[in-house]
Amino acid sequence: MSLTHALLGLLAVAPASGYELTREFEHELGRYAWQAGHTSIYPELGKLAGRGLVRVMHEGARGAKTYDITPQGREELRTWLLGPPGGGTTVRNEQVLRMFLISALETDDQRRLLTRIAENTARAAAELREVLAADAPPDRGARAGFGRLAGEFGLRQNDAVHEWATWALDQLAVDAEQHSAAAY
Amino acid sequence: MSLTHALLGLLAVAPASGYELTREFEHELGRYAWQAGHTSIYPELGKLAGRGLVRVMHEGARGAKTYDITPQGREELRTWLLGPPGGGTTVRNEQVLRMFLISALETDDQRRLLTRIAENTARAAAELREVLAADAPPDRGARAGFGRLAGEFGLRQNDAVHEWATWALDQLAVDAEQHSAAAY
DNA sequence: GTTCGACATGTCACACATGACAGGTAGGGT
DNA sequence: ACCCTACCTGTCATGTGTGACATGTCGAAC
Repeated sequence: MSLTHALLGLLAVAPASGYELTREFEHELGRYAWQAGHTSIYPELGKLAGRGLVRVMHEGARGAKTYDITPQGREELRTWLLGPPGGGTTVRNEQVLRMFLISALETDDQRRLLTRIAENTARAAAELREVLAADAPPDRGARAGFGRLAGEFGLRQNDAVHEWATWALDQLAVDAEQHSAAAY
Repeated sequence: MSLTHALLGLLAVAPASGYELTREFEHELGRYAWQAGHTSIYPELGKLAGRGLVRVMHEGARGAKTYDITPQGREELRTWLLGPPGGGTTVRNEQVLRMFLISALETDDQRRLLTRIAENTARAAAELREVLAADAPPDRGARAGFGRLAGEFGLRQNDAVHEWATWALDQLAVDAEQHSAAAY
């Protein structure tokens, strides 16, 4: 399961509590790569501890448990990351699905939806550019490096979708032209 | 559920059998947007028929049932596509997860994985460029328009990831330089 | 005439994810 | 003293997705 490796990956960078891990999934990680709520994270941490891939490093205030990756956990993570990408590579993205289904709409609706997508991606890209420009940012914990990698990915991702939407809008315009020309 | 709308979207473009729909998910649709196997598609078609969103248009050889979208189905699809993108927008992509976790690896492994990603995306992009260049392609059924939209998306997607991987490799090189400079 | 691959549909046990529910603590403001 | 917010962990019913299994047809090659 991928959640297993997502958690191992986060813990490999720095120890964290279940709560902190849950927060990580609310940012770029959950937005572009893999979603998870605390209701799957807590039980999964328990299972990982049972398998000896992580361990409870410290129990703090408010019942907080800080988890740490073990050498076996690191090994498992490395194997998975460097292993064959072949396997049952899960892909599931509702936004992208919407984009693919655009051709099922009438032309007006297509234009409307594509315009919205173009605007949203432009805004998201601008925001990311701002965050990234504030270089060596106010350090979102020990995961600053992680955040930068993710931010740069998100930026390119949004730019790519923006360009795609713009291209699709152009196509619509071209088609409309040809249509009215054919009316002669 | 998104599978519901994926099926409605496909049927909105042209009627198809469960088997044909299953095949659609093996191409760009399943690769970039939403995965599904026949074991979820067949039951879902049954449910959709029960809700009156699709209907069996024709029963052919080998027990094949051709499904067609109904007006209610079209309406449901439109509502979903144009509706608020807010809801529980599912995101789940194992490949992207791997990329986000790269910082959990040692430098050598990072370089190895990034290089592989750069190569893979370059190859995928080249293949797509070839397919798209053969314009008005040998018509993958009535879904040619669908395929083009998806192909252009895939192309930009792969280019974006390629650029990201290249950037990340550059960063690694820069870091290594600074490190050796600091050794003085 | 048989074998093989593509066509075509389906069930079921099991694993996984989500949302609703539940309970409790520490710190800061008023 | 009280309240509110953020912190922090957990369970459970319900819905969804996956892989293994099961079944049968049609056409083409051998």
